[in-house]
Amino acid sequence: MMNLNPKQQEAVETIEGSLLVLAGAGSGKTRVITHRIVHLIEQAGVPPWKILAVTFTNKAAGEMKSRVEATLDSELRTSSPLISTFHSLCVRILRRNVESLNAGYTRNFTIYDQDDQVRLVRQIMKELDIDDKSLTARQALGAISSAKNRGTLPAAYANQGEHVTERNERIARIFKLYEERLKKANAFDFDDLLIRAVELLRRVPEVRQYYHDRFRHVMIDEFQDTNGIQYDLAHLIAVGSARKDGAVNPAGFWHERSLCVVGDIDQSIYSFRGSDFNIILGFQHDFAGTKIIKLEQNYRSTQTILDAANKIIECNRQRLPKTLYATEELGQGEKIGYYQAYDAEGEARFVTDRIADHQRQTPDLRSVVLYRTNAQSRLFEEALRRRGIAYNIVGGFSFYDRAEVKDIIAYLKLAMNPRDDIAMARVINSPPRGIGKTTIDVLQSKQRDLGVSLWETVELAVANRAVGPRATSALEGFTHIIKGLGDRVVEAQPLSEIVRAATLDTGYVRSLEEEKTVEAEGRLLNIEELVTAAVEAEEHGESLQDFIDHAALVSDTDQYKADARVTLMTMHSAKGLEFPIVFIVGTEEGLFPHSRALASEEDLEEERRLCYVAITRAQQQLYITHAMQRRIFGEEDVTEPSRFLNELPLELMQNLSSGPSWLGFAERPETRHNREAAAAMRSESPRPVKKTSNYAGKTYNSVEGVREFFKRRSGSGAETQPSRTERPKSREAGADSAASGSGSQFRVGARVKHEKYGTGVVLRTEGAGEDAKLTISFPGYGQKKFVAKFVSLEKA
DNA sequence: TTTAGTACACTTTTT
DNA sequence: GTGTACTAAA
Repeated sequence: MMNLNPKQQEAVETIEGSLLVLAGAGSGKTRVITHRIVHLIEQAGVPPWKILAVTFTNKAAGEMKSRVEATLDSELRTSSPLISTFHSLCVRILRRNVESLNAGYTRNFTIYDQDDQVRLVRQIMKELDIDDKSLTARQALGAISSAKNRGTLPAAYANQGEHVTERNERIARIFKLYEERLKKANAFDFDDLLIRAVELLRRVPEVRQYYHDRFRHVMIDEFQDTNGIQYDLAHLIAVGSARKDGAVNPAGFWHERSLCVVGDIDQSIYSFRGSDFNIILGFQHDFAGTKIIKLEQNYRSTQTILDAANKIIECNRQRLPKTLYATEELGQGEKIGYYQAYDAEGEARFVTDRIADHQRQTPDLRSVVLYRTNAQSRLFEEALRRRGIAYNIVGGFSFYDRAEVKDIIAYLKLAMNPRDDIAMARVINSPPRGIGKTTIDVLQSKQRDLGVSLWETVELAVANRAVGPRATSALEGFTHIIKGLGDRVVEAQPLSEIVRAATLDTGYVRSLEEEKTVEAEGRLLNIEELVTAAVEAEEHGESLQDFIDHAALVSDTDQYKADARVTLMTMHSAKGLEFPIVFIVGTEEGLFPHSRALASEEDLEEERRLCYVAITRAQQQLYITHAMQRRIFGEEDVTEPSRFLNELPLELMQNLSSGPSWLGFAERPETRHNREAAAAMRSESPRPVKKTSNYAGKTYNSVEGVREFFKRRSGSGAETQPSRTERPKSREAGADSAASGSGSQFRVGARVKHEKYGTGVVLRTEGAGEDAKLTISFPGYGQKKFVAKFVSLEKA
């Protein structure tokens, strides 16, 4: 590890008082935090357990933990600093002390993840007879979550704002029941974990004092992403009082005590989740005498990449001026590769080709594909798989999201906490055991009358023979299974034993085995994997409770494998990571920036910050791509290039697109240069990177290319229509001039002028000669179709 | 009660 | 394109 620069050093050695480190991307932020922890322990003699470092993701926490462990002198490792996410910290606090809240929760509470929350809201909406398209469970949940984070109570919800709308009134009703149900189920949702922990620290002085006394040194990473409640929590621990009690700064307060927050406003990308970068802006006012250290020296990226990042972020108004400086030795670096694809498939093909290229050159160079939405991953996965390139995907469906895994976890949750209605509803009839819709309806209406948990309702129903004999015996069978699992828990059987029992005693595995389908096979494998995970957790000394908590709190980003050579993930997940090669894909208006962010300036700036985060992940080479058309919801849509492309200086980019492309390359003097450069790169391989590559020639010369060409000639349909990005194929096939019978000006990719619609780009040609059908995209008018002989077009 | 088949709604981003 | 929710038939 290289030495610390003076500013980093200062941050490491400031171990008393409040400290705000404004750390630009790649400025060695994690290094500063880890060194600071090690410094506290080794130089200042602080016992490790008095140190608390909070991060946002398990991934970041894990990374920090292992770095500290690696750096720390093993003799001093008598205890460990607590390095944890906000959520895990809260679970820890609550598991220890919920009962002193006297709010009816017990320490074996369950955590409802998003899926559980949606199920609960759906159930409530059904009960309240709220069933129309204008309010989905997800929307209601979103409204409830943000209300909870603002501290709004259900009773106050309908009255907020100017007037009571019907929608708000309905949400308020759902909200009220939702909170009641959670409490009855002895369950916390993600928001509750924070809210209740804060409430606990606020209301119970002994508990607050315990944590305040224990954690003399508190550090918070990614501080720009904290929300009000998280800040409250940190404040309660670090200061020992609630935030609104005013600034506490009695003399000597900071003796052997510190609060160090690290963040970067330009990387604030979670405001949709309630994070508020005004907190970081207000920090120095909340804590008089705060020392501020700015880290602007970037150790990660080339000058070109940093120039691009700086230029993009300068377009934002809401920020503090900051410029990243590259280190000398990394130099200017390669230009940013720009590629305009015809469609999303072409984009994926380009990226895959490039990756193959880089891998041939330098096998262990890591690359990452960054997209805005998880849905974009599919095409890249397919393209990579076709090419036989191994990849690691982060996000989307995580292991713990799989139905079978959740089912087994639900059995375990139920064994721990029979009041967990959602878990119960989930598994009461899976595998099918004869407890069908009718029975469940009866049970639920009974439950409503009784006002008890589903579990108790079932016990009563069985005792009173309230349902038919078949259903009764089925219900008895079910409760017997759960009780059996509960007994194992009480007997403190080994974790792996209990998990195994949850897969076997419940009949889950048997039922899957009987299915004898490919899907069932896959599910069985997942269940096996879950058991393996339990065995491992047991070896780490985890309890069943830990194991279940883990399943609820792991995030998708935790699947990130640092050594994977190719990684696919969202730009959000990429925060905090770095890669030699980065592809930013799908830079199209409506996708990135996302359509949901176009309405307000603030949201747009957040998208821009996301762009900044994405760019600054790159160490050596950055590629930015977009497609001219893309399927959205299965519908083909013509796209418009992202405004962010316009904000990048052209001189930093090189055009790798095959034909004329958007981005003003066509209009600017350097166009020819760029285009020639691109062409030269393909055929002559002037750059060393291309030398050993057969990508440009051979691949496109292949039989497939020729076949592709003939397919197009026969006009067999849109999906076989090669894009202009594929034109090298036809060119290599020596058939360029014959490619389109309707004349060269109507080739795909040609720019044409229409008297009414102005200048457009030919997207697609079908058929040949004067009967050819042309699909042309006109900015501002969208996609238009013409028959060649009926339209007058000029070459533009 | 279960299952198979079809309509449908859906996509930001995550602890 | 895809996963889920509802409906009709076994």
